Amino acid sequence: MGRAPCCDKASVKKGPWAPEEDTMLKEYIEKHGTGGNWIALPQKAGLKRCGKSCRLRWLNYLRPNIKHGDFSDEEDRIICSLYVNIGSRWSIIAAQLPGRTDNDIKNYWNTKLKKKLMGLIPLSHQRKQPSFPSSSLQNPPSHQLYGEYCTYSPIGTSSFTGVELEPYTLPPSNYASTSSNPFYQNQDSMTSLSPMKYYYPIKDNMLMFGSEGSCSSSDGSCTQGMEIKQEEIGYQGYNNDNFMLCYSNSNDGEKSCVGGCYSQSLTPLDYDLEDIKQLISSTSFNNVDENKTEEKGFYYYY
DNA sequence: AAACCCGCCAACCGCACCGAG
DNA sequence: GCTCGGTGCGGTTGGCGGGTT
Repeated sequence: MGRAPCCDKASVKKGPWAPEEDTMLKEYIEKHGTGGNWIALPQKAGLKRCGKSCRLRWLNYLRPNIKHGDFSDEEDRIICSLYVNIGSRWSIIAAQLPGRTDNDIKNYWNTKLKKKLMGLIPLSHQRKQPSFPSSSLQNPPSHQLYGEYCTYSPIGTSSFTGVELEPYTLPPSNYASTSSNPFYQNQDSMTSLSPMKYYYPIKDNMLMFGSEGSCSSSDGSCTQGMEIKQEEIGYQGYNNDNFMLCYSNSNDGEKSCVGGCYSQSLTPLDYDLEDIKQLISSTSFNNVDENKTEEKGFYYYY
């Protein structure tokens, strides 16, 4: 037996909100607050709306200090950084961006930012030495744990069915104790990395990262293993302990990867936001010519 | 000018979580 | 410990408007 609906769908209005409805809702909440009961609110406010609909309207549109419109480069970086770390936890990401709603960010990601990032993927799949962000790193590029360079295979043009990542190597023994990089805060997860190659299978046009069916978290959010569509290959994704974001340098097309550890004992939210910003801002993330990168992405994928 | 296409975004839907009883 | 109702969240849908053919 399914759940009872939250409201009588036959008697509530659906679709776009009229200005009068907005006014009624806003005035009621400003006067009485939500009362902690959204289900009862529409009746009290004289609205023929579902309580959930009222809540959504308030949170996403009527609430004070809501920011709409263009996202700044800084906001882009924060979104990308957090997405790399925690996936599509939009409410958490929104919490880091004052005035932005989860719905806004989700829409922005799905319609614009994802495509922008897709455009960062290089035309060539030649292996190159990576260019490493330096400001937030205290180790040279030879330190393979932090950033691996990745190899791609053109999709659908050969029998190759996976993406090869370079083997992880253990960090220098003195590294963790001296690093301020948030990605290195959990030493245990680093040293447990096995020095082996990872071949991620392509299945149903999806690259599979982590063990298949590794969705073991209680909320089903699957943050430690994710599927990545081929067209989103710029995200090299997670294995069980690591994630990797690859991008190309907008100036010379050189590819770089940013990666790190992701452990159960250290949630992404433990990362200092400033550190995350610093990491992303040290990449060539910004200053992307969207028109050019779109073109590149198109050429590469089709 | 009309038809069609496509991107954007507000809103909906269903599921999971959580707390009260 | 279980049930139930309310809430929050993420995925998806569908209407609208602008651009293109």
